[in-house]
Amino acid sequence: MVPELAQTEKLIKDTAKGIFFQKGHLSATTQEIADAAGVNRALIHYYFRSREHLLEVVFQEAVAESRRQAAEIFKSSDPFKTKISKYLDVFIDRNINYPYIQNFIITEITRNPEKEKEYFQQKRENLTKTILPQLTEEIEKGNIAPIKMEHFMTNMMSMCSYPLVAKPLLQKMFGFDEKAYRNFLKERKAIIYKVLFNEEPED
Amino acid sequence: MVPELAQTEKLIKDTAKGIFFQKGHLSATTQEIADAAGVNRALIHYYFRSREHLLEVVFQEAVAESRRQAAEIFKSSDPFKTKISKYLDVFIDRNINYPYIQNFIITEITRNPEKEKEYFQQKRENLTKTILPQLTEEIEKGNIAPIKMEHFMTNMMSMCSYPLVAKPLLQKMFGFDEKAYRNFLKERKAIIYKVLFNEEPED
Amino acid sequence: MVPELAQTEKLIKDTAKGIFFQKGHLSATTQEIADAAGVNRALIHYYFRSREHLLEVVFQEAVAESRRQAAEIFKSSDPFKTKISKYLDVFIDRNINYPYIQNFIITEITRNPEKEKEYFQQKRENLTKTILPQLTEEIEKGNIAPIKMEHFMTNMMSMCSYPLVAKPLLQKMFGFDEKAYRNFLKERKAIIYKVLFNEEPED
Amino acid sequence: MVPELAQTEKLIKDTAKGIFFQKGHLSATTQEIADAAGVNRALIHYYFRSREHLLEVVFQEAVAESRRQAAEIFKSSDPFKTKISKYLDVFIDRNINYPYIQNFIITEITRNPEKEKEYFQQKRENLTKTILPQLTEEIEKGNIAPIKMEHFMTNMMSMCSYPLVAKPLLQKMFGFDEKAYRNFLKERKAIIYKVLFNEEPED
DNA sequence: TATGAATGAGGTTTCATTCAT
DNA sequence: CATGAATGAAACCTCATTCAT
Repeated sequence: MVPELAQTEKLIKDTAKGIFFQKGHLSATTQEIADAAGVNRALIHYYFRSREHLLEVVFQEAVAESRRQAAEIFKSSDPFKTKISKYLDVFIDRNINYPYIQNFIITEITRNPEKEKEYFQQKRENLTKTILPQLTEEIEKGNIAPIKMEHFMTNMMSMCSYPLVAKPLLQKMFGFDEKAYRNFLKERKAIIYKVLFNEEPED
Repeated sequence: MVPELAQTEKLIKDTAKGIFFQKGHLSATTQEIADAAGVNRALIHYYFRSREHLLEVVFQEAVAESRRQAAEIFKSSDPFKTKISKYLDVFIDRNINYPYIQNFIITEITRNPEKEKEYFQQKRENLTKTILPQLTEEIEKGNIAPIKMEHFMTNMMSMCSYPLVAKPLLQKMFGFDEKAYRNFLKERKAIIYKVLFNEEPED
Repeated sequence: MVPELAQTEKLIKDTAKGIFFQKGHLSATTQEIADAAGVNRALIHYYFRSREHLLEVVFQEAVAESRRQAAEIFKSSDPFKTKISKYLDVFIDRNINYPYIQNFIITEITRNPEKEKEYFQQKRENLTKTILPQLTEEIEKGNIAPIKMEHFMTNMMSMCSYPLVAKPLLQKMFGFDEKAYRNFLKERKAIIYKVLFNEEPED
Repeated sequence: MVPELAQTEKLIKDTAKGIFFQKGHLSATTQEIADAAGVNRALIHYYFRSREHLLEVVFQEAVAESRRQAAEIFKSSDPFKTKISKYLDVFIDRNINYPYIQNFIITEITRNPEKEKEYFQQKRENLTKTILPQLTEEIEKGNIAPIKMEHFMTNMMSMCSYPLVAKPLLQKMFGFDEKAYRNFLKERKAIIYKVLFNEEPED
C-alpha cells in the first residue's frame, strides 16, 4: 500500500514474468496478473499501455541477457566443441528459471511467422557464416561424425528446449518434483554434449 | 447444399483436425471452424456439445491409432533397438501429417496437469516395467552406452517431438519450404537412431 | 421476444436513428441503444460489428434520400429561384424529422476533416460548375441583388441548418413546444426565400 | 520549471480555452489538456476540481465579455438598426477568435436543456420586453419589412452563428484557408445587415 | 438436421478522479 | 504547488453457447 519509489512497475513486470514464463500461463488475463501482483488492473495499462506491450517488454527483458551471452560465446576464439559446451551451460542455466520462454517463442512464431523477422534473418546468417564452417571443419578433421548442419542444430536445440517446453509432461511421466527436475536439467548439459559428440565433456 | 446424411459431423471433425493439428491454430474460434467447414456455427454445438469437447474428440481420434501402434510395437518380442527403430518410424510418419498435436499435448498438460491422469499413470508403468528392464539389459550386454532411462527417453522424445513442435521456427531458421521440411523430418528417423545408439540403423 | 423475420436489425437501426438524430444524443452508448431497443448489447455487434459502423450505416441511410432529391432538383431545367425554392422545401421537410443530422455532420467534419473527402470534392465542383454560373446569370439579369456565391450559400445554409442544429436553444428562447417548433420550421421555407431574394415565393 | 506564482492556473485555463474553443476539440481529455499545457494532469483537479468545472469556468470567462457588451448595446438609446449593426460587429469580432464556443453552447443545451435556465429566462424577457417592441415599432414606421420577431432573430442568429459552428465544413466546401476564412467572416457583418434590412449598413 | 437470432460472461482499454508525498 | 501512483467506473468488443423455428 505504501508505494516505494516506483517499485510497482517492477513488481508488475516480475509478476507477469512469473506467470508467463515460470508458470507457463501464457494466456493469463490482465486481471489475473493484477490480482497476483496485488494491484489494480488499470495500473497495468498505466505502466505498460497494453497487455501486448507488457508481454513484449517482459519477454525482451527475459531473453536479452541470454542472447548477449550466446553472441559472446560464438564470437570467441574457442574451439567449436568448447563453444557448444559453454552454450549448453548458459542456455540451460538461464532457461531453468524461465522454462516457458521457449513455449512463448514457439507459440508466437506459429501464430505470426513474420514476427521477429529480422532476428531470424540474423540467426540464419549466423548459422551459415559461423556455425556451418566450423562444424564442417571439425567433421573434416575427424573430430565429429559426419552430419548435416541442420540435423546437428536440430538435435542440439531439441535436446535443450524440449525438456523445458514439455516440462510438466516429463515431470508427470518420470515422477519428478520441482527439485528433481531442476537437477535433471542440470545433468542434461553433460548428456547432450555426449550425445552430440559421442564423447565425455572435459569439465 | 443437401448434405449426405450424417456426413456433416465428419466434415466438422476433419476441418477442426486440419485447423488445430495441421495449421497449428489451437485457439481457433468456433466461428472460424464453422466458416472453414462451410457450416453454421450452431451445428458444432449440436454435434459436439462444446468447443472443448470437439477438441477432445478430434484429439483422441488423432492419437488413437498412434497409441495403438506404439503399444503393439513395445508388446512384441523384437529386440530393443528394433522396437525403437520401428517406433521412430511410426511416430514420425504419423505426426508428419499432424505436426501440431504435440503442441496441443504440451499445452494441455501445462494448463491442466491433472488431465489424462490415468494415461500418464499407465505410461509411467510402461516405462518402469517395460522400457527400463530392456534398456538396462542392453546396457549390461554392452549394446548401448550406459545412460539413465530418463535421459534416454528425453533424448528420444526431444529429437522426435521438438522438430514438430517448433516447425515454423526451424523452417524459418533453415529456410525450408513445406516439402523440404517433410523430407527433413523423414531423414531424422535415421539420424535419431544413430544419435541414440551411435550406430547406423539396419534398414 | 418472438423474433419476426429479422425485424430486430431494423429495430436497432431505427432506435439508433432516433437516439442519434432525433434526440441528438450523439454520444449514446451501445448499452443505451440496446436498452432503448430492448435488446442485448451484444446483438448490436452481431448485426453491425461496431458502434462506429452502426452510426455510419444509420447516417448514410438517413441522408441518402435527401442527397438524391437534392441532386435531382439541381439537375433539372427549372429556373434558379425555383430550384432554391424546391431545395428549401425538401431540406426542411426531411430534416424536420432528424434535426440532429446536421450536428452530426458538423461534429464529424470538425473531428476529422478528411472524412467524406470525396463528397466535399464533388460538392465543391457542384458549387463552381452549377450554382455559380446560374447565380451569376441571375445577378446579371437583375433578378438577384449582387452577392458573392459564398455569401449566398452561407446565408442559405445558415438559415436552413442553424434552426435544426440549435433546436433546443431556440425552443427555450422562444418558448416553443415540439409542435410549435415544427410549425416554425415549416414557416421558414417562405421566410428564407424572401430573405434570399427579397421577394415572396410563388406558392 | 519554476512556475511564476499562480500563473499555472491561468496557463491551464488558456490552454483549455484554446483546445475547447479555438480548435473545437470539445471532447478533449484532461490528459490532452495537461499535455498541451505542459503540466501534470492532477493539477487540473487541484485548481478546477473536475474537468466539467474547468470547462464551465473557461466557458463563462469566454462569454462574459461578449454578454456584457451585448447588454450594453441593447440598453443604449441608439436606433434599432444601429444596435443590430453594433451587435453584429461585436459578435463576429469576439467569436472569430473562439469559433467553437457556439458549438459548445449548442451541445450543452442539447445534452441538458435545464442548464443555464436563468440565463434563458432573462434572454426571453429581453426578447419580449426589449427587442419585440423596438422591432414592432420599426415595422410600423415602415423601416423594416414585416416579419415575426422569432424569424427575425433566427435569421440573424443563424447567419451569425452557423459560419462559426460549421467552420470546417464551409472551409472545405469553399476552399478557404484560415486567413481567407477570417476575412470571409468579417465581410459577413455587412452582408448580414443587408440581408436583414435590405439596405446597406451606414458604416 | 440445420440455422439465424439472441445472450451472458468475460476481456482489454480509457478516463476522470483521488491519494500520498 | 506539484507530481507520480493508484483506483473505480464504464466503454467497446468477442466468444462460446443457447433458443426457437
